Amino acid sequence: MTGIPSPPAIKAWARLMRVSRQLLERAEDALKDSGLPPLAWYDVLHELAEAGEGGLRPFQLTERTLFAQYNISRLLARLEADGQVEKLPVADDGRGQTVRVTDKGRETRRRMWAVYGRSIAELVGSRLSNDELDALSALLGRLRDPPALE
Amino acid sequence: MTGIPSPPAIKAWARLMRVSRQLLERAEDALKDSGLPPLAWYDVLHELAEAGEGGLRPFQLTERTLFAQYNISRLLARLEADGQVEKLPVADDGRGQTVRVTDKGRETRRRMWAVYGRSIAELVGSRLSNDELDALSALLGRLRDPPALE
DNA sequence: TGACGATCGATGCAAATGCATCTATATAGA
DNA sequence: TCTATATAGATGCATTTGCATCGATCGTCA
Repeated sequence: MTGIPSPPAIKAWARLMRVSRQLLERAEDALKDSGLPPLAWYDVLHELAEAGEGGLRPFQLTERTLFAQYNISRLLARLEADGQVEKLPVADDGRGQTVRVTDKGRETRRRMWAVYGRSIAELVGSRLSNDELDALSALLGRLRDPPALE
Repeated sequence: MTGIPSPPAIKAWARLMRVSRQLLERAEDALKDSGLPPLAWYDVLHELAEAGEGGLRPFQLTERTLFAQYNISRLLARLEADGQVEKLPVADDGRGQTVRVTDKGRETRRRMWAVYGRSIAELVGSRLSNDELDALSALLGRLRDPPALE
């Protein structure tokens, strides 16, 4: 019987939505002001950089980034057109392809991080102590699906 | 010297962005599955309902909802076309207008809340205690601009 | 092997968003 | 009062998102 949310639940929800939107917008603005691509590019380049030489399949990016499949498809097309990633056929699955970040893509990610990291530091790092940040992470982790263990 | 974010800051940021996106998507999906309009409609109808008979000026909605000005302009056009709100000329400012929710709009909001509220209850209310929800709200409040006092 | 449902990724079309700019009115200052 | 600047809200155009669906390949099971 969780039909009607409690006042604390409503308040937490409202703040979560509002604060996350506001911070996201600021981080995007900072990138724009520096003439850099949007955060979505960073997310993909980051995942691909972590994946290393092996690269990732588009459907793996879909899982990891929470972008819709058609969104990843088009985002990759844009990234490829811009030389940030390359697509390789994959041997054992004729439907698929492997996406790998290029040197240019790595460089883009590096330059984005210089700005994005600063935003994170300013927007959250400077406002809460490390203990508070950990507490926040833990609470948010419990809202995930599936919930984080920790 | 807040140039480089600390690991706890990065983790909190990542969770905040990821969790909020995931929860938002679920709430949107629930509305869609019930054949109801998107959350943006709810946000506007909610603000207008709270404002009462006096209604609100579009620029006030822009401030309260965090939607961009052009977005509010078009959202109101859609809402008006659908009979959810009405626009009235405002006496002392020839540029502006006052927007008021209609009965139909109030009814739409009510039906949306039945679904939206249930999502909130399930997605956050059932996962954290009230004390934890309050703690979460307080931490998020400190990330706002300007930070919440409490 | 052959048929069939599932999965991978792309895409046509409609709707929404972002950006720049426009018109109209209001306000401040010479 | 006349002019310059600021503010309210709308809109043309390009980009992005959402939705449905498609073509192609894979895996399974008879």
